[in-house]
Formats: sequence, structure tokens, C-alpha cells
Amino acid sequence: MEQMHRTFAALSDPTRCAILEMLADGEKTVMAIAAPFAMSQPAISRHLKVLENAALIARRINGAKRPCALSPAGLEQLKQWATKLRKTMARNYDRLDAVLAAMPPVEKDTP
Amino acid sequence: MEQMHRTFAALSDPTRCAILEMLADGEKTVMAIAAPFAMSQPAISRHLKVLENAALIARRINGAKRPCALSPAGLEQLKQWATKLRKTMARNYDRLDAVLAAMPPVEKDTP
DNA sequence: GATCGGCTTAACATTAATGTTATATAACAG
DNA sequence: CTGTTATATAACATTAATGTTAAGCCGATC
Repeated sequence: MEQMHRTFAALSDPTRCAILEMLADGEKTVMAIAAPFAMSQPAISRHLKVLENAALIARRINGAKRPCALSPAGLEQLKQWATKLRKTMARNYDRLDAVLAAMPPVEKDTP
Repeated sequence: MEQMHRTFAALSDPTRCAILEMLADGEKTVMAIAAPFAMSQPAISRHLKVLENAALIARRINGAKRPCALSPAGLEQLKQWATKLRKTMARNYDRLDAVLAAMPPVEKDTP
């Protein structure tokens, strides 16, 4: 949970997000993934490496092909991180709530 | 759901992740947030702006202070995105499963 | 075994992110 | 009013990310 930012960094690029969404549909080869993008195939290869390092996708070897598939682990981690934050937040919510309630949105002039 | 990468980009920095985790504990002023970091206050201010633009935190005005608090909206979005991907993946899982089952991890030599 | 298709790696240019210090604004204390 | 505290903005240097093209490496196929 300390290096979540690595996972987020992997997701911080629109191309990589799109790739993950493509892969939700099922496994695809590098060429198939690259096709819809206005970008060279080496660029896609590097995006895939980033996603793989973040455990967001997994790759097989099938002859000369390297089909990629979503790896549930990464997504699970994401959800858990968000859930944990929300839980901690909820635990302290009464205090926050009290503070917010006591102060109207804008309180510049205290007459 | 199309600009999720903006949210992820906001979370792709370890400092910002840490800030969010601090804020789970409750609302804090900019100075209080900056204190534990070996970094100038302007740098923290900019991180906060990034988090705010991503709807991950919200800020009040309290005199000269600008207390920051977690904004549940952003976290909710995160979880929903991950959940959606997993659902779609599950929908197509039989196919993926079949493919994976048919092919051992490494199958270089087809004799 | 020569050649083509699928993919990776290398070298490089360009752009964007992050941090710094200096300066500005706004509220508060005296 | 004046100085001090809390925060934001500006200008700038440095680093890292992204894309490009050019090679290189395996498998497959003829």
C-alpha cells in the first residue's frame, strides 16, 4: 500500500487507460492493441511494459505473439486502497462533519 | 469515465498519495499538511491544487486558513472505475479462461 | 535457409512535472 | 498603520515521461 503511486502512475496516461478498457473485453495481441491508436507500435509496447510492471496486465507467449490480458490483482489493489481511505475517513467523519457544519462555505467577514 | 487518467495522474505522485492518507485522518490546514514533508510550502500548495482539480480534496476558507479535506466523490469514482473493468472482464472471462487453460504458461517449442 | 510478421530495445528530441526561491495577497495581532 | 502568519502565484532549473525512427530478435512460412 506504500507504493500505490506506481499503480496510479501506470494509469495516469490516457493511452494506458484506454488499453486497459480494451483488455476488459478480452485478451489481445500487441498489434491488435496498437491498431486503434494514432501512435507507433513501439510506443504501445512501452505502455504495455509500464502496465505489466504495475501488475495491471499479464502477458503470455504464443509463438511470436505476446497476448496481453487484464490482471485482476492490480484492479483489486486499487479498490482496496480507495476503500481503506474511505473507511478511515468515515471513522473520523463525525469530527469532520461537525467542523463543516459549524462553518458556512464562505466566511470571510467575521463582523 | 473518459478522463479517469486525470484522477490517476493526481494520485501518481507519492507526496500526493501521502497527503490523501493524512487527510483520511481529518481536515488539515496547508501548513499542517506541509509540516511532515521535506519540501517547501509552495510545492505542497501546488500538490493540493492538483488534488483539488481532480476532485479528490475540497477546501474551505477559514480566515487566512484554507483547510483541506478528502472529497468522497473522487474515491468513489476510483472504485467504480475498477469495479466496471472487473465486471466487463468477468463477462468475458469464460473466453479468456478457455484460452489460458488451452495454453501452458510458456509454450515456445511446439514439437 | 531466406524472408516476412510480431514485438522489443536503443538512441534521441520534445514536452510536461516537480521542486526551488522570490514575491504578492489577505487576515490577524498589536 | 505595521508587522506577522497563512497561503498563492511567478519565474525558473532540473528531471522524467512520451513519442519517434532505426535496428535487432524470434517464429513462421515458403
